[in-house]
Amino acid sequence: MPKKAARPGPRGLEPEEIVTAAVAVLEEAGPGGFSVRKVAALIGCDVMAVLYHYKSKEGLERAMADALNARLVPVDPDAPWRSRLAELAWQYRALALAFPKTFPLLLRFWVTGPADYRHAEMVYRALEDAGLPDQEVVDCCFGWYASVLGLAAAEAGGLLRPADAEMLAEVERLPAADYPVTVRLLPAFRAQKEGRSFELMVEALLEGIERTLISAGASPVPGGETR
Amino acid sequence: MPKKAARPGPRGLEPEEIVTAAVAVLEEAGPGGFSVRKVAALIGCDVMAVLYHYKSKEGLERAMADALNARLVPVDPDAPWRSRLAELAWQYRALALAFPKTFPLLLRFWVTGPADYRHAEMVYRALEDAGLPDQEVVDCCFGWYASVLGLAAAEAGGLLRPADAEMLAEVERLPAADYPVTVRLLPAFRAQKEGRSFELMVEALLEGIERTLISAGASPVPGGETR
DNA sequence: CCTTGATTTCTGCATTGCAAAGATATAAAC
DNA sequence: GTTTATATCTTTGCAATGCAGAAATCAAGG
Repeated sequence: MPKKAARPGPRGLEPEEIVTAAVAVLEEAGPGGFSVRKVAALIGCDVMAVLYHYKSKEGLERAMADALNARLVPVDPDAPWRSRLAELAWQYRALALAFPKTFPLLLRFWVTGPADYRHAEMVYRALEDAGLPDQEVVDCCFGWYASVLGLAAAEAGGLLRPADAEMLAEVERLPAADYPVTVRLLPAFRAQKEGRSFELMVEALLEGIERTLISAGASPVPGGETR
Repeated sequence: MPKKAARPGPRGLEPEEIVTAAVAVLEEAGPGGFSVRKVAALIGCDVMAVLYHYKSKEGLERAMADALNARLVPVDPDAPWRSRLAELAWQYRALALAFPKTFPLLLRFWVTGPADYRHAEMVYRALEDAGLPDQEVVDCCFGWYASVLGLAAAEAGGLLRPADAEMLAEVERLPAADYPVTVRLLPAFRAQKEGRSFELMVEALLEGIERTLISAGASPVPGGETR
């Protein structure tokens, strides 16, 4: 006779509650320690209940990724295109810092779900307002996405944060003969400021996009640069 | 009585041979299907033999990442700084295309091992030759790495490749009212060319780095731009 | 010959993703 | 009100996994 601890049957288990718990588990246990069983344990249901809603572990992870970029708020379409793109980039960074372990999922499951199409549309619009010809708009958009996600993922991994003591010690141990520049830059490593790397690259990216397009002979739409 | 198929004891199992096999397994089975057991099976040894050399699965993966960027060839230090950086970037892209499943490991285990420091040194030198002040050299280097790795990882994941039929169909199904720009860009999606996105972004990045530095009032070293 | 250390194997265990089938509740059909 | 269908949840079970512990084998030095 089977025991009936918590009897089966519908009891109003919200799918949204599952992904919330899943994100919590992933953030706590890291990608290695993440398992569907732990998610189920956290919300107090059976494993197969969560596997019922999202077909597989990968399905759940996909939903988690969707949940992440659903948090992005649309940008003001009347702002200048550069500020629009910059704000989107900083939103990704904020996401990466808030959910460091979950963020890499965005890299794995890219264009999926309508949420992501909405944001791609914003990028297309911005690049169009910048005056890029159609072909370059799509090429540039994909590349921009990849770069920004890469930057944000690096922040999530702590790789853009100011050098910690361990890394400084490692650099100090490098033979100055083989790594002259690296060793000489040591003071600069110590003086690194939070977020400066990200800021600098986003600026460079936008500046580069603008210059590259101008050198290509294209002309921006009227008022596109200042609007 | 235990069976003795292949008797224990040293028999000259090269650690390098293990990582080679590991990369082969990862490329064949993907990140989900990758396991130490399969690696051991491929080279015909016991599981614990490979776990002996690299403490854990993660240790093995770290070694695999090292093996990957050990394939990068140093760039000519006399070339102009922009071509140096560009060539490094394209080398990463080539790596990503050759080992799509293994490449993401480079994102997880970043600055580790002397191989990576050697390449960081090259980037520092290039940015220095470009005339960047010390502080911006280190900030920029990290950001540049993150962007390029992000771009290359995107190539590895097939996200920068020309849109395939499935994605095109998906875009066609989008309501034109909500996604006007996306839908109008459909012809441009079809006309995407292999590697164009990567090329465009690397150009933009370099151009942006140069312009950002100039606007900051710094002056490049004599001949730094053309050498 | 004996010891020491490096290398490989054997065995076992806890954990994992997931398939198959049963149990339960809700809603619609009659 | 009863039946039927369907969505939701649990039970059970299995193959695969990462890894610890101990034993077996080999090479070299004393």
